[in-house]
Parts: sequence; C-alpha cells; structure tokens
Amino acid sequence: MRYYLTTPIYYVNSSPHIGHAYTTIAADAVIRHHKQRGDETFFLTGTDENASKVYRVAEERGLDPRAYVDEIVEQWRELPKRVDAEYDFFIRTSDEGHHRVVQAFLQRIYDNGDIYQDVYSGLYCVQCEEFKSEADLVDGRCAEHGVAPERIEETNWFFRLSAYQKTLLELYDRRPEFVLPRFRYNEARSFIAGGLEDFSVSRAGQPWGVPIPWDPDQVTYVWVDALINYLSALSYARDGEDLRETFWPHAHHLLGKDILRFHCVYWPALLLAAGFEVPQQLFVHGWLLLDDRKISKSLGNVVDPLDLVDVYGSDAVRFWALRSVSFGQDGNASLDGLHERYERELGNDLGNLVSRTTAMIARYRAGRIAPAEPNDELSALLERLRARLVERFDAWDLTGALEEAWEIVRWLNRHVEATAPWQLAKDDARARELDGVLYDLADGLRAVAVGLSPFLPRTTPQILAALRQPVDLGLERVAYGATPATDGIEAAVPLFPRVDQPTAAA
RNA sequence: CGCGGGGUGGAGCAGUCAGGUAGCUCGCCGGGCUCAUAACCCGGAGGUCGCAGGUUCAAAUCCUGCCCCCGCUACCA
Repeated sequence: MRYYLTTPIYYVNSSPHIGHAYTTIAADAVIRHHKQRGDETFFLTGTDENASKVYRVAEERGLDPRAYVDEIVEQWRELPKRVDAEYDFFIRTSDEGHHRVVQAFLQRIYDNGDIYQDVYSGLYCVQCEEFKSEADLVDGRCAEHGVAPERIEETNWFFRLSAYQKTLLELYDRRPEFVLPRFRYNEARSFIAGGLEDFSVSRAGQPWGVPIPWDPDQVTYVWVDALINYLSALSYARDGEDLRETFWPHAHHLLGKDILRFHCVYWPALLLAAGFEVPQQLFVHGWLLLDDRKISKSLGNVVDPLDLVDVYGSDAVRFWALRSVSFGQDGNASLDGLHERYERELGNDLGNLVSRTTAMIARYRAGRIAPAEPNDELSALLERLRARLVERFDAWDLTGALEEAWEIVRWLNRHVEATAPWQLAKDDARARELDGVLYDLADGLRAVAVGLSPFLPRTTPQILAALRQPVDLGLERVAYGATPATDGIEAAVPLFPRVDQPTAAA
C-alpha cells in the first residue's frame, strides 16, 4: 500500500503554537502506524510563504522578502523536531520547484477553459495593501489600521468553480469516505449543494507570489498556490524523481476545520479542472482548546505551551494531545491535565509497569526471562489489539487506538496483582508458574510498546531496551510470544520521573 | 434565515450511524497488596442521558417540536 500524508502548510508569518503541533503530532502518529504496517509512505509538511503580508512585513523591516522568509521559516522547521515528527519533505511555497508546478497547473486549467477574466470588486485597505472581507472589518473599518477601506475594482482571473458543482456532488456521493469524520463530509457536501460561486485566482499589483504564466503582472491567489503544494512537493522532493507517479493520488490530507472549504471544495475542483485525480481522503480534525486562564495561572512566564515539551518530553505532549480529546472533535485540554496524565498514566500505569516487571525479573530470576506455558488470554488480547489498531487508524480514531493499547497496559497491571509473583517466589514448587507470569509481563509489555510506538516514539525503544529486545516495530510484533529467552534484564530506571509542575514562580 | 457540532453521576468524556440491564478517566468513601516511580489492585456512593411528546415488547440511541451553548455562512494565512 502507498500512503501519502500531508499536514497543511503553515503560514510562515505567524508563530508555531500548540494548535499547529496538534496537527503535526496527529499526522506523525498516523504515518508511523502505516510504516508499522509496511506501507510505502511519504509525509509532507511545510510552510505557506506567498502571502502579500509577508512582502509587506519584510518591507517594513527593510528586508528582502526572500531573506525575511528564509529567516522566519526556521521556527517552523523546529516545530516537527520538537514533537518528534519525522517528515519526508519540508515544502516552502517560495521554492522554485513549487512555482514551476503551480504555473503549469494553472496553465492547464486555463487551456481547458475554466479560467476567465472578470472584474473583482472588493474592500481594499490601503495601509494593509490588501482586500478585506466584511468579516475582517470592525465597525466598517480595518481592524488593524482603523481606517475605512475603499471599494476597489480590479481585473482578475477567475476560476469556474460553479461548473464543478455537479461533478463534486457525484464525487461525494460515490465516495462516502472522501471526507471524514462523517459530519464534516455532510458539511462540505451541503456547502456544495448550496451552490458554488466562481472565485478569483489572481491578484494584481503584488510583487510577491507565483506569477500567472500568461499574465505576469498578476500573482496567483495565495490559497490556490498553497493547495497545489500537495502536488508540487512530490515533483521535486527527491532529485531526479517525480514522486507524483508513485504517490498521487494516494494522498491523505489532514487539516483543521477552519480550512475545510478550501480543501474539501476548492481543491478537488481545481484538481479536476487541471486534469488530475482527486486525493484519496481528507480528514478534518477539531480544536484542542486550552483554558487560557489555566495557562496563565499555572504557567506564569512560560508563554508557549510548546515549551511544555521541555518539561514533560515530546512523548508526553503527544500522548496528552491525542488522548485528552477524541480526535476529530473539539475538546478541552488543560495543562493540569497534561501534568495529571504524565504522572498517572505515563508514570504510574506504564512507567511503573516497566519498573515492577523488570525489577521482579531481576530479583526473582536473576534477569532471565524465557518462554513458559502459553497464556491464551493474553494471546487473544494482543491479537485483538493488533486488529483494532488497524481499524481505529483506518477510521482516524487516534484516541480510540490509544485507548485500545492502554487497556492492555491496565490488564498487565491487574495481572501482576492477580498472580502475585512475590508470593510465587516464596514457593519453589511454583517456579514454573512464576516463570510464566514474568514472561507474560515482559512479552505483553514488549507487544504493547510496539503498539504504542506511533504515539510514544521515544518511550517505545526505551521499553524494548529495558527488556533487551530489538527495536522491531512491525505491527506483526503486536502479538504474543515474540520474546525469546533473554538474559541480563535489570531493574529499569523510571521512564517518566516526577517533574515539578511549572508554576508562575518557575 | 441556512448549514454543522454540542447539551450523559462533582469535573472531563465515550456510547447515538446498525434501539435491548448507562461505560471510562479523575475526584470522593472503604478495603487489599507490598514487586514497583508513596506506585498497583478491588469494592462502594453518586446520573429522570437538555425539555416535552411520539414509535416500539424495549429509546441516551429512531421520529416531531422546543430551549440553551458553539462554529461556519465563501475570494483573511
């Protein structure tokens, strides 16, 4: 299977925050899962750099726009690193390779007759040097400059979106999982059914952006240029290769609900107009809402929630983001909740399970584990886990996938209590029984660690190392009995040591 | 006005598509254990599943109406 996954490209002129991290984390978990399955994967992220505002801000700072974006893009390159997201390519829409594809793409639509010239009339803020929508205005004035915008008419190139209404509806009807979750599908479809208006794909008088090939005095509307990144990146990500042949249309776009329309309506229409296939699937996620008061109160001078990575580690932040809120829905997450989950679930449930398991093996068996009587119950549980991980990931239910794995963690802790190895250890006649229990704990832990690896990419190798097992993350390893006889296991150091909760004083 | 989401024990949520004894995490109360990061395990109290009708042997789940909260309503990245 080929699996091409994208995050949206982030607007380079803003600053990375927990919301961007949320998308990147989720995407990375999904791609790691598909790698476990043995799929041929490609993971794209990057930055959107062609907004007119970029040019304006660069000018204000007396910088060449190119130099300006080269500088500020660095903070965006840091984002995936901070959350341990392993992308294959980082696209910048200022890349020459991107410009080339955008121009060819537009030329194809133009040649097909779906782009025409018309007059765009809009409210233009002279200070911003850009058009404003009614929603941008506060009391009829530019929210930024406080001046009333002028109505300006401009000759632009328009895309015949209206011509694609029927085709899009057919596409949606034919592919009920084109957009997920279902309620987002319904939202997109009803928007299309409500009627589509043509929109302008060019802007006049802007020196920054992708020039319209047949009219170089205009540049491409930034959203159109931005969407095409998903296609353009494949054409130049690897020297001498055009990965579009491999990965298009096996594309899965992950996006936030705020940009649903561009992705679920404009993008497939543009692709069809240019003669490309539409992506395989789009998943629209909700917001990870943070309680502002709690942030300011508990964090004090720690301004950016992303800084929590420094305190708790990237695995904990990934875990918290994907576990606190059902993926797809909006939901509240708090920093108290992060601390709570770090201690309770990662520390007490998982970390402590590693500690007690390795300590008992070291203490009762001098660090040796070996296969004993097979445990049918655990075996069945792990079989089920493996199947359900696939189901859940296919449905983009990342929260559910995590919960499935966690149920095994809890089962293992219960198993310790139920079998009481410390009692068995007192009775030489029950040595075989003790061997079996310790093997099941070690092997169960190994298997669930593999299952958790998309979520906890740093912790999983640590657990496997504590059990002296190879870092083999194939999904088939989520199964009972893959641990061979092993010596030299020592009591593990705590995986999630206690940390002080950040406070205003910190 | 239209479209969409939400309203489930103190808190946060799952369950609603394919009706069948209301589930999870935290908090609270009580008990057990001692391998372990003062961790782990068990039990209990606590809910008219927003409101009112309807369908059904049976409704959180389907239908109708209503109330409240939130988002979107198109060329802002």
